[in-house]
Amino acid sequence: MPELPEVETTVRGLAPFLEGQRLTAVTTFRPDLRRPFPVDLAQRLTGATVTTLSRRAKYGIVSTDRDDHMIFHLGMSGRWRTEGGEAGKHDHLLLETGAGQRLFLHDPRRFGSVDLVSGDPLTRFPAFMALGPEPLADAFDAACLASALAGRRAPIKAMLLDQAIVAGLGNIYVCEALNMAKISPLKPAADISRAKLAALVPAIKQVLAAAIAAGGSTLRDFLSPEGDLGYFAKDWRVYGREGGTCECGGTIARVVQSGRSTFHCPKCQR
DNA sequence: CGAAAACCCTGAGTGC
DNA sequence: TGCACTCAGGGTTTTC
Repeated sequence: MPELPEVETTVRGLAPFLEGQRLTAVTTFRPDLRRPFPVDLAQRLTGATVTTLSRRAKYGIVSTDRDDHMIFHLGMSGRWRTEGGEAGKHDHLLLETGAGQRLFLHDPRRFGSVDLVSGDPLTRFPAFMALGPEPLADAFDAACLASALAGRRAPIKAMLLDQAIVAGLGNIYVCEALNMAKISPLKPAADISRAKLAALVPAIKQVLAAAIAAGGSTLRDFLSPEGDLGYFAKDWRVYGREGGTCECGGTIARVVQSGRSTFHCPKCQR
């Protein structure tokens, strides 16, 4: 389940393989993922040199010296892998570099996507225009969050999953941050006190930063023994721990909100 | 308009 | 062993 930290880890992991490298071949093994690959993807990328790897929300960006930017989303099950020279089941895209590196985009559920934009992707990629602030940026603070949540009656859990409110959180880190900040996921967003919001913002930043740090340390050189880039295991505070014990001593509960599991502690999250 | 539900997809897990 | 079924969920679209 790649959320912001997994994508950040993936981008950092891909960087040494791609930055400064010429793309000698770009191959697709099917016409689409969630949506069609750009028809001219291979033609525009082949022969280009990768300049930088970056991230916006849950999207990774591979920029080239032709001012073309390949934007990938890992969806639910996407990852990049380096092991094995040949394409296997669920490998959908292959990047080959001048150094002889082969990088496969592997995505069994195909919820991911690959797009290509010319010019600054932050202003040229439609999906980026609707995104809220990066949660780790200084601009994301209590005032910013309070303003975005003003008047919103939906549960705070749903609001934090809305990428227009804050960009990059998924189900896991929303559950974790709300537990850390002792806020009920069921509470209408606009009803949360300013003091609680002031606690929520650093909780979000801390949960994400810790996960990125764990990714970096768990995946030595960001490459797992299986050759996967960007995945790591972690012990969660509440996620996936229904019936377990919260830090406060309470019992962790699971409820379903908008068809999605929410894990929380009814005792300390109010 | 906001909010909830449907949809896409396949592997893992469960019960019989 | 195998089959039917449920669940996981990010983002987009549809419905209420």
